[in-house]
Amino acid sequence: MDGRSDHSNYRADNKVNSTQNLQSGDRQPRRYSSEESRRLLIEATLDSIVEVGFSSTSVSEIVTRANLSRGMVHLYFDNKDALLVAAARHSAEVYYGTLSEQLETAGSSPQEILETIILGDLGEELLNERTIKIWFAFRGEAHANGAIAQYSDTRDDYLRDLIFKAFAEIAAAQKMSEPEKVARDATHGTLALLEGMWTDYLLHHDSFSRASAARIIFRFLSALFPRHFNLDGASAAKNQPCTSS
Amino acid sequence: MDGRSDHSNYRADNKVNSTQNLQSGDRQPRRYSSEESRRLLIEATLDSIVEVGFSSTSVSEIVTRANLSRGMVHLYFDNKDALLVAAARHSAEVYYGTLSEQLETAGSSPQEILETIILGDLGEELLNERTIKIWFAFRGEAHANGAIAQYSDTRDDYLRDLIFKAFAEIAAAQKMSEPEKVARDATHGTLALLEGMWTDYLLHHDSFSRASAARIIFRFLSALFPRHFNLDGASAAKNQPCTSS
DNA sequence: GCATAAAATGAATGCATGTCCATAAATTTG
DNA sequence: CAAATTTATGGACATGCATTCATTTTATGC
Repeated sequence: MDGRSDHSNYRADNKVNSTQNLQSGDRQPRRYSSEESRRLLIEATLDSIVEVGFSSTSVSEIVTRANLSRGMVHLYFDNKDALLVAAARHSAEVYYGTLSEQLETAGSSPQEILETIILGDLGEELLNERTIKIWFAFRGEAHANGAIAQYSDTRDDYLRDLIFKAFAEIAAAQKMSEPEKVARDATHGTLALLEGMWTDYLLHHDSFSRASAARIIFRFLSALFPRHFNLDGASAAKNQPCTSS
Repeated sequence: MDGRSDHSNYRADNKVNSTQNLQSGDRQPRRYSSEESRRLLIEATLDSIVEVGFSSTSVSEIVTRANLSRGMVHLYFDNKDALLVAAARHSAEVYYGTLSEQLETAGSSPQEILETIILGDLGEELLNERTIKIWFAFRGEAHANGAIAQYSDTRDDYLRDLIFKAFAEIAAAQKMSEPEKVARDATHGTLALLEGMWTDYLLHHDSFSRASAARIIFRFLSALFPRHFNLDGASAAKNQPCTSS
């Protein structure tokens, strides 16, 4: 009838009928799961941001990468912007999820908590070529899109509080004057150092070294809290008891 | 003849004839200086990035803000991309120009140099709502545009070297073991702290305090070099002679 | 004050974009 | 197995985009 009857051709050429078994590896099989399509679109969005940049990430780019049709974006998201926000949100969730996992298997001393956060934040899983591009792409657009801004901060109140409590305990044990002020500054400074290392990774990717970044942070911390840190991290926690009691 | 004869209408309504004296303040007068038009386009580009974001910065946005016609962009720049690169370059030049000025009027002791850089980098002139949006917008696009990447780093080799030499002198005066290594780490750490404070300003603009940011950096530095820094900066340089001789 | 060059204009072009929607296939339900 | 529902498609549309260029205005040289 109309020129659209080649839908079925396309389907026959490129897709198979069942979710379970796919044959022609050319394209992905039909999915028939809205959750999976949503995830595919989000992943394709992030892929596009990584490979061609935020401003070249169009709906066409996204659906091509996801091997889906144009309409899908507006079937699962209100509009392109909502998809971008969902992608930002997804990235933030992955970041916190991964860090939380790592914290669960870590020790509970303040030094070990801090070491886990620092090494985790600088580790391959959270800081790599893909994630750094995504984070900075979103941050670059954050001020023009409030919803994205909400998810473009990796250092939220929960994490900040965790770090502060750890430093507060250490500062108290070290019997410093104004331990709370010291802990507050140490928290702010450590987060700034981590952010700075991320920026360094973005801008000087070739010369960046995770080991150096960690050593530098621990050097600053061991200068502030000599009895609790050394250049290799929170080794004081392992070698000697450090709580004041 | 053709519909274009209303050029003169537009001119008569909105412009005046002389470069020297403008009368109707409605629009800018004709300029007749290519340099000035270039600058206007660059400034308009930066304005647009600040106000509507990088991905909404179109040629139309730019020429409207500059009160120039569409064709001007391609008269003075090869294309839109070249204009964006020129804008990034301009921003970098302003950053270094301002910092260099401040360094010229500063003292020459290593502490004073470091204090000048730190306070300058965190000062209103270099770090404000406009500049932070511009820097992060460019950084967000940097990985998709090599030419922009070139100008999106505020911490280049010259500045890094200046900081390193200052720390090396301090470390030597303090007779530390491995003074060069310490100086290298202090340089990297200080730059990371500054970058982190910029990120903090971007993401938590409301709660950001320049004084706190500076105090935190000096707290870290005074822990590393207790004889040369205190919480207010490099006051050791003013109160007591600090060179080892 | 005329000729020439420089500066500036904005309509026109073609292409890419985000969104919509009529259609169709796959799956589930009754 | 038919009806209803869910999942998926891609052509069509209006809009906006970067870019081009014939034309006009202003400035400069002679």
